[in-house]
Amino acid sequence: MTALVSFEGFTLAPGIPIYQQILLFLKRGAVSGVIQNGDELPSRRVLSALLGVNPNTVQKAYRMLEEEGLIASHSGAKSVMVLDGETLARVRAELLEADARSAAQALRQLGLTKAEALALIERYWE
Amino acid sequence: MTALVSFEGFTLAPGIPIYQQILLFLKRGAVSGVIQNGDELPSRRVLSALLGVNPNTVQKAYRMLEEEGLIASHSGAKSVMVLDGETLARVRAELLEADARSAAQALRQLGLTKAEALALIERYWE
DNA sequence: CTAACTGTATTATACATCTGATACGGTTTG
DNA sequence: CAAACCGTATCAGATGTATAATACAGTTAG
Repeated sequence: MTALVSFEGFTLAPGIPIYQQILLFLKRGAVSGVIQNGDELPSRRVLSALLGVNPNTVQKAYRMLEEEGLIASHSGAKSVMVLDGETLARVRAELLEADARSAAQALRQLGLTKAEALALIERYWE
Repeated sequence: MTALVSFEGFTLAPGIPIYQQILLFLKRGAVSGVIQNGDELPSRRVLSALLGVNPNTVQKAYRMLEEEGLIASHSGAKSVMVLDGETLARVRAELLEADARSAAQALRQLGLTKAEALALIERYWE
């Protein structure tokens, strides 16, 4: 209950905007249930120090999440995840479709058969 | 034999650098066999007009491919794909690993089981 | 041969991303 | 209460991406 959102296992990938990586990490955590409604987020300053990025970059990610309704911020207090059923269903559908579609398209364009693609995903699962 | 590389089916995705999309399209075409050794590429000007982007953007993609050894350019004449066995194997491994790994990671982070992930890929295959 | 096309290069501009430094007022905590 | 932390905001600068307008020399085709 009201746990602190952990960024353990988060690693920065080169070439992709950092604020987008933070967005994706939090959305995927919410969809998987690792992050729950009411969980507190690390402050902008703390997270930026943890990730080694600028506070403004974290602020941009948090701000966009707030505009999507996944975060509630009150000036002076820590921000909190807001995850009602409707929002969760929307984000889940958004992420599932995007990830599955892009994966299928990439592997098909490489000339793989469906069976070969499934076998490859299975091999890289762990 | 020495066919012209076709960009039919190529659509610009927002948020990803255009020169990277051109790189990926040509690499995937080469790996799948749709593009073959010796095939002529559309000129920088023609392709930029076809895609509705700036010639410099196409030039950047072609230049990077030449640095990787996948394209041969001779000032004044059309550029040509250079796809020996070794290069193809390298690019194939590079793309397969990147695509499969990122897909597996994304779907697993969403809390899906391996079976659910495979079923999802299958659903979005066509 | 000549015109049209090709690769290559340069300069300027615009926008998004990221960083760095700083500041202000609100909230929490000892 | 007071110090420490918080969210928020602003300004400047660096870099990467993309556009726009040219220019020049080499190759190709009629």
